[in-house]
Amino acid sequence: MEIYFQLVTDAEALKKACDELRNVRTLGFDVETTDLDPYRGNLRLVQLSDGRNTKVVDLRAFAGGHWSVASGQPGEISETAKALRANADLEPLRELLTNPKITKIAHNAKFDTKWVRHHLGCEVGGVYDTYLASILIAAGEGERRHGLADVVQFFLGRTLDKAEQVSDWGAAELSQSQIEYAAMDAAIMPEVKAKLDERIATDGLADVLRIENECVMPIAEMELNGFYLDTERWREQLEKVSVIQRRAGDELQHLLSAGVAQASLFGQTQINLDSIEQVTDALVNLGVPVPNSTRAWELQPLADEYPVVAKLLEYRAAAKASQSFGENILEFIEPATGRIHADFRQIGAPTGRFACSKPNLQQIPHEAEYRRCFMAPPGRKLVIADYSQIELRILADFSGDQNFIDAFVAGSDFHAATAAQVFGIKAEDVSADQRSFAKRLNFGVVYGIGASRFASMTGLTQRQAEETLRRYFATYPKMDEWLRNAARNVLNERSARTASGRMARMNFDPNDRGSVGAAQRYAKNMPIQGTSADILKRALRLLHDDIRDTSARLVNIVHDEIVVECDAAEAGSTAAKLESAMQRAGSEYVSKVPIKVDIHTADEWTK
DNA sequence: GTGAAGGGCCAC
DNA sequence: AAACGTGGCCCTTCAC
Repeated sequence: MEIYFQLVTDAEALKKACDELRNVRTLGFDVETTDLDPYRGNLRLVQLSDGRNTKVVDLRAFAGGHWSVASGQPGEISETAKALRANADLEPLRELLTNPKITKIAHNAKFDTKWVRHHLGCEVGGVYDTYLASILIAAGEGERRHGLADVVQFFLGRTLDKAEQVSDWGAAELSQSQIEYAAMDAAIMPEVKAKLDERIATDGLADVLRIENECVMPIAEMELNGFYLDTERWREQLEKVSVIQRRAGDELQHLLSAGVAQASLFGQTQINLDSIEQVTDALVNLGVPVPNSTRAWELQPLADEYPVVAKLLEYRAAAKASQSFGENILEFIEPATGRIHADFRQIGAPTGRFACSKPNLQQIPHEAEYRRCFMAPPGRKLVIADYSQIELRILADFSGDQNFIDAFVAGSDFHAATAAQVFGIKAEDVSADQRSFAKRLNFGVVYGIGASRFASMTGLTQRQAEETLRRYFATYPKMDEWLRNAARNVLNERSARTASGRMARMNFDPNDRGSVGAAQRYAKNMPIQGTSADILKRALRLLHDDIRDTSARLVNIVHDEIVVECDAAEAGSTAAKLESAMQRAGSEYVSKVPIKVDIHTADEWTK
């Protein structure tokens, strides 16, 4: 495919090039960089294309000689980025990129927008992400990949050569082949978008795609912002846990060695305490009736009778803490900022939930000892907000069950209110057990819990569990009906949807009861979990628009929680903006039940 | 050495 | 004994 492209290396040509593209509504957009990390490398090329006319801007020519190859320098902004941000000659380019009326089509736009935000100093307005669109269309089905070459192959039937992607983008002179490759990646985007849009329309995914596209910039900024972690505090906590792990490990070693073969008593054979096989063997030799697995919930009942089991559980907890939440997390602190810049995958699950890695900031233990290490730097505050029982409110809204809705309106203690309804008593007469049953049912019901699982988690007999479930669903008949409908409809439709239209396709074998059951539980859960994700993403965009030009910065999200850092003096106004954004987003999808946002301001990421 | 699978466990 | 949904990370084990 022949394309026309122009390499832009001076201010005059840039102004002219941007003028040519200014009246176009959609532009293919791509960047080439010397690194994957915007804090470590340089932004070399920005490519914009209307499909026929492609401009390749060489930013090395605009850096005023500040093209440092050094990376990882302390200090947030590299000399090269500083020079580019300060260069007024780049204003026409920034205007094009910022203009929300001109849609920028990029593949995995989070990457490109991060580089533009950090190195050119502006946000990208009007994002269309072909990567996210492709994932929405696939809807979790199959093993399809979503790289640009894969998407081009699948939707256009053409082969895209990505060989130059990993070439040297820092070189003084770029090769013709590199520039052609760069131009092609931008030039092809309008065509890819056109094909994707056809499927988006027929699959009814336009609304959810808009939510996703509008969420890209907030997430890009969040990753650039990073979350501040107090290294000293983290190390102190790690030291405490390590001491416990060592002591428990020594004691466990001693207890277990009583069960190994005679020879090892003299041979000082060490049991690998992290080896399930070795530990299980030793426990069996000690006469412990080891269940099929050695998971904590299986071993717990044996802990009273067998001190070695109690010690194993103690060791496991400390090992998990020091291994998963230890020194390794400190290695993710970026030297340039002193902060943790985790990787958030915007559609991490087919339900629409985010996934987070390197490190996963969504699985930091809830205990204050860990959370309090994540904090606001001096002069700053954290504003922490989460949706209260958002999934249950969504279920109440979807089903329209009046009793369930009333429980939300009734009082401050939702679980006590449901217990009162289920057991037909006054709220003040609800026993601790009854409240506990109601609470566990409230949580379990959105996952499609069954009687046997409920029995085992509560200690009720199978019969009692069945009776309690029956009472629960009799109290909330329309909720029962909604869940049954979800389970029935999936058999024909083989997909489920959220309030925004987000879709999850399902493959199951109708002759395999296990796979049908799994699909039916998923069909109950996905619309609820996924609508919660829709709402959070919508809130992130509203928040993004409301805190622009303030000191507030998004620093973390955990499914139904948003953490914002801001100047101490702006904590009050930031909290108001955050709460309002979350409320409005919730109200867009939930109307029959009030949306409740719990919000507070603190120095540390704690309750 | 590397990578996948399995078991286990952290979050919501 | 996991038929309660979604993830990621750590360790061991085992194959290549």
